[in-house]
Amino acid sequence: MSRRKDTGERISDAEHAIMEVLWDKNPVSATDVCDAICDERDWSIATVKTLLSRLVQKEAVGTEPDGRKFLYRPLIERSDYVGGESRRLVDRLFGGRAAPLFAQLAESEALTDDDLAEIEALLREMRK
Amino acid sequence: MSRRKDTGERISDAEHAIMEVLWDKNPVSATDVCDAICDERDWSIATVKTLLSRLVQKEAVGTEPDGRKFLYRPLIERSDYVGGESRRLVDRLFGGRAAPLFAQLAESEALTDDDLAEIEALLREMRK
DNA sequence: ATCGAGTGTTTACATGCGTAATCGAAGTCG
DNA sequence: CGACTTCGATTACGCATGTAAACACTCGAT
Repeated sequence: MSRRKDTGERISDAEHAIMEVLWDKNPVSATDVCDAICDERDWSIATVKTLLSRLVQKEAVGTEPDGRKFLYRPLIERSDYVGGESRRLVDRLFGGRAAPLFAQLAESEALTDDDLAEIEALLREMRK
Repeated sequence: MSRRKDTGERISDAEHAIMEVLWDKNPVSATDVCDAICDERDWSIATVKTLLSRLVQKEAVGTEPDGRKFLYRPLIERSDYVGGESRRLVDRLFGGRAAPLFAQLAESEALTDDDLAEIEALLREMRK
């Protein structure tokens, strides 16, 4: 599933933070977004507005009028974004092979016991 | 292992391409680097020089005089860089947990049979 | 001694990003 | 009706990046 509907437009780090909010609670106003992250990221409402417009330009976010204001909703799915970014990293750093990434994470102790258990479970799942 | 000796200076995409060359063949001149990638990336020697100086500024690359020219060598290890980038991605997109990344790769069919086999092997290794 | 080839250094410039202030239209309260 | 508040839209601005040309220096060949 999740066909590559990449608009080509890349989403920046700050923009991604906004996307996370939109993925979390779907149709929200700019103020809502600000309420959700302005504190955490120490942003002003102005910044949120700018980022939202850029995301709209990039067609990563859509708007629908709600009274006199707008409601924003993501136009791309989180799984698509996340999958794309993951693949990009694997391509760039590991020649497209996932195993070396896994090895790297293992070596740098980025894998908790829980992770290992889960991955084992997933492997068993897929083995079928 | 490999303690976070992050100089804070981030390495950009283009710069990373240069680093790959340096990691591949260790002490090389700017021209050598160009020979190695200028064609592939369609760069001019000037671009390579710029990127090299920026990397030197960022202390990711060191120089040693060789006759009238310089030889460049990486000051950071590939595994450190790769590990850092991997961790960044996992933190940013998967809340620091590696298992979801694995699941994502699996779901987006980015895992080949070979990958699975290798990962299984690694898991068995670690289990001990 | 001179001229050209090769090198590192400096300067350039468009685009993207982070961060925000300001502006203009449109309701809201008094 | 007029001041105040709210939004989205427009403009701003400095730093990073991609990409490279111009400059200065020096070695080797005429």
